[in-house]
Amino acid sequence: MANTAYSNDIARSRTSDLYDRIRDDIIQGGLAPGCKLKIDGLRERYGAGGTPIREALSLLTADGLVERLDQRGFRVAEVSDEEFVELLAMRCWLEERALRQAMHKGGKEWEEAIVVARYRLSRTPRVPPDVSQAANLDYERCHKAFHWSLVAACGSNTLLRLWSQLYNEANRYRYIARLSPFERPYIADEHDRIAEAVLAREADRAVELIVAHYTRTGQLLKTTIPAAIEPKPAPTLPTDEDELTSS
Amino acid sequence: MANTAYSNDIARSRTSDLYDRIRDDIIQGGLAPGCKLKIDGLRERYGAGGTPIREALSLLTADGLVERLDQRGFRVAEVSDEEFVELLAMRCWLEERALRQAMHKGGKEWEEAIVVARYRLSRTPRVPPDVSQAANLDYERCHKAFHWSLVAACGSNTLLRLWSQLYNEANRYRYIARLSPFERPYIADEHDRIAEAVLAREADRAVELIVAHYTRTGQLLKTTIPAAIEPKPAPTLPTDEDELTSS
DNA sequence: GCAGCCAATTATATCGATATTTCAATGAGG
DNA sequence: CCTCATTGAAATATCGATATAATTGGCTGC
Repeated sequence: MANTAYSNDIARSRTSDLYDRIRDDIIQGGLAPGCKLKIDGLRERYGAGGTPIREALSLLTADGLVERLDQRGFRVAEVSDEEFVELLAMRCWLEERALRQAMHKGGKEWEEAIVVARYRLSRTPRVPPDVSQAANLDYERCHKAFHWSLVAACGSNTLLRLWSQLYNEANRYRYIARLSPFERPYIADEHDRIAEAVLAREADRAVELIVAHYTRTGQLLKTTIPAAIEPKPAPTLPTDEDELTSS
Repeated sequence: MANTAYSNDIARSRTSDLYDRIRDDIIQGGLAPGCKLKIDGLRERYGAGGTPIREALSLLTADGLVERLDQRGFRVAEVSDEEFVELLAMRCWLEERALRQAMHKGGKEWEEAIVVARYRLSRTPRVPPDVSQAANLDYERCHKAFHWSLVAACGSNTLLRLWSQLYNEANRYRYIARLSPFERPYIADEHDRIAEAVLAREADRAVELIVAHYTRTGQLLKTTIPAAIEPKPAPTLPTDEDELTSS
């Protein structure tokens, strides 16, 4: 699904381009949860025809970022406290299995891929999206690539597919909570220690570390999310300028 | 995702209609694995414009039934022995968790829903798709509803979503292998015993039974699939009438 | 005053036509 | 004889226009 990794192939279709842009806008909060996605509004916003926009939105339903209501258009998927908790639990569970299998089956190339991914991550500064969106996307790419590299050798494409799905969905919550880099200053160390445990094939420790890694982020989010998602009942502005209207 | 359950709401869009029809055609083998899905061909076949077809295909990528190649159109997703094995393993694993949680959290309504689903399943005859497609779809609906009812109370929508995804994908293999009802004559008994174990809250036994249930189908498939998917390297006809061509 | 219906408006969904890209066959050059 | 560029044909991707459905606001009748 979400083909985050590839980027520089020539001749990308409008649809794929829109898919990426809209996805990023949803994840980063440019399009708020629950927001109605009017086709005309999007056409103006992204400068494209209705067909590729619809197609991109259809693809995004697969990632759980967009909801499609028959004859009633599209809207940005809602977020909720409970869903995040579920997501987190599910991810920990999948991760454990994937990681153990990868450590069991992984060979030299796997190890080396981890080393590379970890190096790249360490060399890519973490930049808040409102400072530089491009730089932030760079970091995100490296971050996902690193975590992916750990489980890549698990031997089951099916498992990896689900893993990736949940990664993306959980990722969105990070942005919604607007976690700044300062709230996790030692995150690079955590990554390093995880990588070391994995490379040393210390399965129990690796699992423990990575679950703690996820959970710690989760704790931060749980305290931050309510503030970010509750304001909905009380509409901020009397004018409906928070929906994506065309004129 | 795959909204199998609903069917008789008024005012369905062309896209949703096509989604269902194409999905059924892929699952039931009317559109062979790997088959190129030319838009013009589909337009003629289903009598619809290109836009809703594209949209339906985009939605189907979420179910893993269709593959989208940028600038190169759509094709029916391939099937493989390995993928099926992965799928099966993954499903057993998810099922165990879902089932245990459901048995832990489920209340009276959950139990009663199982009883109803089981009754409906027992009253719906299993009909091969080539005898009556409609009757077969009825059975499929009941079958999924029954299995769904067992895990429905697991408390995690995320888990249920993944469960449903994998159910649909695995389902496809049943059709590919063309398992006839005769090869599993006692399947109704299996369902009954599973339901009983679940309702009696005997977790270990329930898990054992349902995993055996899945695995037994899997065994049958593994012996049948190779015959069904191998013929590809040797094209049956010199004319390319096996692809979906327009003229 | 309020429920329910109708018309005008808005937005969605769909079509047919066109621009772009890929694919396949052909021919020139090494 | 094989490799690589070229060109014509086929298919994809996209646009603008239109049909169709949902929604809003006002109006009538109780």
